Amino acid sequence: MNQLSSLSHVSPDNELQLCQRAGALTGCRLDTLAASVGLVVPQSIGNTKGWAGLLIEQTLGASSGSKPQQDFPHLGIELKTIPVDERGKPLESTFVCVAPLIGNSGLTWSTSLVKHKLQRVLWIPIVGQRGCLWAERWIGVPLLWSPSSQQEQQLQADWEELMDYIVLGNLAQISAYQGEILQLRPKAANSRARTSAVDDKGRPISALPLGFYLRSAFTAQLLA
DNA sequence: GACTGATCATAT
DNA sequence: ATATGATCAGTC
Repeated sequence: MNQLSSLSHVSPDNELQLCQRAGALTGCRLDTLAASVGLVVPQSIGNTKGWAGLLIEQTLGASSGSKPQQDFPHLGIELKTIPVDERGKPLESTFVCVAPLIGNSGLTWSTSLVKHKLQRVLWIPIVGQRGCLWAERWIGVPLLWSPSSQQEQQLQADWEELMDYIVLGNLAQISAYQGEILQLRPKAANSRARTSAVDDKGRPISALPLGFYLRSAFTAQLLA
């Protein structure tokens, strides 16, 4: 722990170094970690939903900010914090990326953002019961993961099914019930938000922005 | 208790 | 408005 503050902001040189730094955080309470990197722990979670993710990003030296790329572009690794209970079970689904509602001609699984983002993920479990304070949560054992061929097949099948609705302009038929491990849900400031899309005749329309999410049943399996 | 639809903050 | 970081809260 005494080395954490000296490591913050410093981007890791390689994968092993990143994993070692992540592993060194195991068991650390978020209030302790925040103090070591000079951050104040927010009282309420509701209006600071992404705080743990930003705390870990800063600690491990991720620097992509809000840019549309992996957190460690030079390592090809995406960083994801995931809230889990004390048994390691995810409390929430995991946001992957925004779903493209237009300009999808020629887009395939191979060239999709979902595949790219999930190619290599460093999962950082954040342990604590739902509703408990940030300060009381702690960091679990990190996992550097890439999808197995079976997992990738599942992801591709879901992605293709879900993208069909988008490409064919059947947005109204989309619900979070579809997709075994990958689902589409709103990803917006609120339900009035709108972005460009197309209807079933190929005409431009405005629609609620959607995002791809991993179901918690799937992330539970890969963390186990 | 699990799950879907809705929502919060910040940077560009 | 779109990208990043996600969790909330009412319903099933």
